[in-house]
Amino acid sequence: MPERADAARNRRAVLDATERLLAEGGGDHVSLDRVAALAGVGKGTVFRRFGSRAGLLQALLEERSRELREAVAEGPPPLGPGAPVRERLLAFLDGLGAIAERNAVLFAAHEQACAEDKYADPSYRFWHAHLAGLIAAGRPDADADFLAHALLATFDGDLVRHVTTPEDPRHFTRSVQRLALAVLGSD
Amino acid sequence: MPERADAARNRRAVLDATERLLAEGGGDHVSLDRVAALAGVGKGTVFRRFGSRAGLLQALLEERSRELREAVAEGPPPLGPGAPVRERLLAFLDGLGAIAERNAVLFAAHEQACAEDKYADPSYRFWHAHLAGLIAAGRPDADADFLAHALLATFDGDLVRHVTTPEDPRHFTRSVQRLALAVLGSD
DNA sequence: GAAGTAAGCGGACTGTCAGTCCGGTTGGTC
DNA sequence: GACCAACCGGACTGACAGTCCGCTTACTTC
Repeated sequence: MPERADAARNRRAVLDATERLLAEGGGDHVSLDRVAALAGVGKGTVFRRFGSRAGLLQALLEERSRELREAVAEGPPPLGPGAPVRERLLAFLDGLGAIAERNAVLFAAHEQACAEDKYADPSYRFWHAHLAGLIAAGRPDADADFLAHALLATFDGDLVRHVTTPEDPRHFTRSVQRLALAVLGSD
Repeated sequence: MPERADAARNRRAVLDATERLLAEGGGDHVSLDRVAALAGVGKGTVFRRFGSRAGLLQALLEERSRELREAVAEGPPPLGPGAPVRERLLAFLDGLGAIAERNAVLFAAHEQACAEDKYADPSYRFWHAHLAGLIAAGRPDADADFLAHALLATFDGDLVRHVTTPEDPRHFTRSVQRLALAVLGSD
């Protein structure tokens, strides 16, 4: 059974309102009262739809990264399967880095809201599994699981914001790519 | 003018109470109401002394890491000045890793409370400056500033908890050390 | 197009928290 | 022992996440 028309409309309105609040005032400016008011819906609607504050941010994040996820899973190389490990890793970090740079505030708010459940988050698990797979393929002797966590830890929203400037908006991505190459080793 | 006797007593009681609450119930179990109640003081006392929730956790963290900070700044090698970069880096990560492994819950709670001010925190700035200095000395061509942030990002309390098991309590530290060596390069 | 119904809706309500404030108390000093 | 500045406690505020339930409405069926 498809979503009812008013439900779909409200879903969109809530996501848009969240986005606007994030843009205009930082992560803790986004209270669910405010989101509901700006979206023109009741608070109950926000919770029925998204479950919690974390769920709302997660949904927004999922929307921003769906394209990358699909490209990684079944798109053409170098993002998708088939390219050499090194190219695929760089392409992936380029994609995820771009999302992080454009959505650093959202990343930060999401981390804050998820707290310790971060490692259970389906998006996180997907990125981690992909990274760990690439690292394991490139360096079978390494602790791919930990290294994947370490690389993802650099995507901390506050760190991204801290190193990103208007003059050099891709600085973060390039830095992470260099780090990843170092991890993979030069052989 | 030294601290008044009752003030010093209360300060100790509050820190101890915070520690006990952290141990028994995770980071969000530690509300300042509870801390005050368990310490047997009023809530106002906690705030006058520590300023905020973040300040309280910061003070506890500072207490746990003072020894390492002093050893790094002016102790004997390999922690203190004088040892070769590589040894000094490994010794430092060994020390900080040990603290993180023993205080993962505190680390996580502190990060949560600091939120975006994390990079202004004096402890963080000290560790970062030290790491960046070592990396710059070992690899003048690298982006030491970013790499230091990246290494410190792995000290995320939840990540430490996630990879630390009773069977292998130093797993985290060894992993970070290997990562640091990779960053420094094998030349 | 009318009637039935389940899904959806809103916003008042609850419990909890960080942080403030101020009248009363007490440790240190002379 | 008397004075006072520093300190104390806990009631108070404002804001928040999350719940609940009586009302409304979009779709279905005939």
